[in-house]
Amino acid sequence: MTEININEIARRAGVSIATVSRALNNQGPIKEETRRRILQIVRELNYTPNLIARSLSKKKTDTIGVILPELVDEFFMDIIRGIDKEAYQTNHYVMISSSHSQRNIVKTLLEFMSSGRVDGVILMAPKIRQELSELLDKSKRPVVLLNCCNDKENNYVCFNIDNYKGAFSVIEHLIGHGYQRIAMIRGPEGNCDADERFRGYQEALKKHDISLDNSLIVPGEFNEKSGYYGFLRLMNQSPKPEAIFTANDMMAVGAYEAARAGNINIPADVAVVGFDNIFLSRLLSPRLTTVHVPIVELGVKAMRYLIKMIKGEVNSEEPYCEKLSTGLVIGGSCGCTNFQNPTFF
Amino acid sequence: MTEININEIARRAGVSIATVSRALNNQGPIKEETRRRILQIVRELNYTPNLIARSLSKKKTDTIGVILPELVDEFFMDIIRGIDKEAYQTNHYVMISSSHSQRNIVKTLLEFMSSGRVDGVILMAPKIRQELSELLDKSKRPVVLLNCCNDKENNYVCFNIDNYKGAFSVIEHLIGHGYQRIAMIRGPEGNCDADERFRGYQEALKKHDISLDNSLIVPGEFNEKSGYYGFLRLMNQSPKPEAIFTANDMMAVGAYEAARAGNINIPADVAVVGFDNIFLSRLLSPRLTTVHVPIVELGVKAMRYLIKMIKGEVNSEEPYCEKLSTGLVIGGSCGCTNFQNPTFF
DNA sequence: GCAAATAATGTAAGCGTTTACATTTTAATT
DNA sequence: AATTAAAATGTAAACGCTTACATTATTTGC
Repeated sequence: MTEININEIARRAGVSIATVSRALNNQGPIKEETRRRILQIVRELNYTPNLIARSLSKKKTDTIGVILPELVDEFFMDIIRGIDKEAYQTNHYVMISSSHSQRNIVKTLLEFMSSGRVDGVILMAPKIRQELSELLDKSKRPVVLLNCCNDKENNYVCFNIDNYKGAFSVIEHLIGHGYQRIAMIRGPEGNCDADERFRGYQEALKKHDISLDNSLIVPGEFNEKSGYYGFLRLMNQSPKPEAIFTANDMMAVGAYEAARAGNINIPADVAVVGFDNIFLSRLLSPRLTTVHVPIVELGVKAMRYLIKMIKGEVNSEEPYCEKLSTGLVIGGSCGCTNFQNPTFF
Repeated sequence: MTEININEIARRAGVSIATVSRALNNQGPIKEETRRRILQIVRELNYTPNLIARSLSKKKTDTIGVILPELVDEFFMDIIRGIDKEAYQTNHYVMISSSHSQRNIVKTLLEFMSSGRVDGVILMAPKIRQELSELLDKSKRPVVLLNCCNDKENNYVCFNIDNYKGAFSVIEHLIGHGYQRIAMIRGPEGNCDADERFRGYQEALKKHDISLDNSLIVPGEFNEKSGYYGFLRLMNQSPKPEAIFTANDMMAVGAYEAARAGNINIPADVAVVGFDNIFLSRLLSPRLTTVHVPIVELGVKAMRYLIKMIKGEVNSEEPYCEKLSTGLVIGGSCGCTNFQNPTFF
């Protein structure tokens, strides 16, 4: 059985392919009766227009490419969910890819961009900085950047989490508790999320006239292990910190483990706060005080804006930057007592 | 600046487009010198062939569609990661979509299938049963099913987790501990994973001559809440169960919460085991004994087989079913004492 | 009942490739 | 040097749609 196409439909309906196309796309003048007859045949034969051919003809694929550094964690799943959500509502397809080794991001991106397979790209590439501008500048299709606090970020379209303010506010919260010796376990140097969170930490202390103490700042890698060892290191020095800000929740988890192992009580002996509001942060005991980041929303907004760019509703050449605001999630780990427990209780 | 295409390259190189095509695809006879000259121009102009046009011509998109019920959790992220991994290595694109409300899966699937946008589909649809066969039978492109223990599953190509054996073995492990009153908090009725896990539970008990006690079987929904209330319900009856098998780890988390709230000690008062080996299961205290399911591998294998189908290396019409085997992960929640702690310690 | 306006349909080019086949160029053989 | 085989290149159709423009059918106003 040979694949059925628009010619076949036209033949059977006794009309030209132009008329079939009009019936299918429901646009252009067409007699109601003809339309019905054609659609009837379409239904009978279970025909679907070939979208590749349509794309070629229209020079529009209704597909957007998504390039993420990794495909792991709730975090990236949430981004994808946001994008998919918006895509679904606007009838778009989503092509997804991890950039695997960072080198290949270049190749992947360029292919995506130039091959005509997608109308636009949502790109998250926390590490590539120099190459990025180069790629972006020669790109023919619109690109929306995610969480890219590049020096030149203002030259592009970019949606960020407001890491700075989030960190600032959670530190202020700690200060509100009366803590003075507030430590931080940092994220990876050069990672922009990490840098911004650190900056928020610094500025909050500065604002409240607490001088920065380098012994209270230890490096980390955004994973449990760093949290574990960072916590140990901080708690083994004296004077000990009164509170610890881990640059993400995963490190807070490690800190909890270390605390449990060392019989250290959170928050009695030391307060701990995180960042990200990952699912399991609310399962820790005591529930972790952390900063909620609207990841799904980030995906939605990026997608929404990209579509506008594609449609020409906004000027793709014009830089646009939006920082989505975070929210403080109060648990017991900071010393608060009447925090909200998980919702289903 | 007008988009540059193969004609332009041909013009500049002073050859025909056929020759350019040959140079680009590196196939067919072509003089080395000509090839180099053409590729040089290609590089200079930063030209990439239009893949849509290529797809139309070749009737092959090198894209596969992935339809998942939801885009949430490590679970689905892991599937996607597996698929992406394999796709990357075989130079394929991945188009992803959640089926959102179950109704729409039909539409989405059909579009994907018939529109020529993808060469094949990986589909996970735990609920649709009747409609499925219908869709699959009329589908023109190969489909690989994921975790679909349809009655008629043997008529299709399908990759599963071996839920039955996994459940069977974890129950046997509990029996090995000497427990006799082993309860289960089930997953949703009709969900095939849930059904199979339940079957494993039943059969393991039967094998060891432990009669089924309906008061020890409570329904659940694969979420924390069910685990919480299921646990309460089981522990409030008498005689209490000695061990509880929650059909997934999420419910075990709920059970832990309930235990903590009710001051019930795991495993002293009651043993708990789960299923899935989700990330946070190893963070519970005591670490949860659970069943590891090779999700990433599931994605990889499904993808690998689908590609074979597309290439015609295997007969797509021929049913093929593979069950990936699970592994027991021993924590302290079952009563074991010398289990392995998280790796980074 | 006729011209003009409008609606419905058809024709054919174009989207950017690949590829079977035809033609021309080059190399090999005698 | 002529003949033949092989290699390189070119031509044009095909892939399945959309759409500008041309044509034909229908309606409208008088």
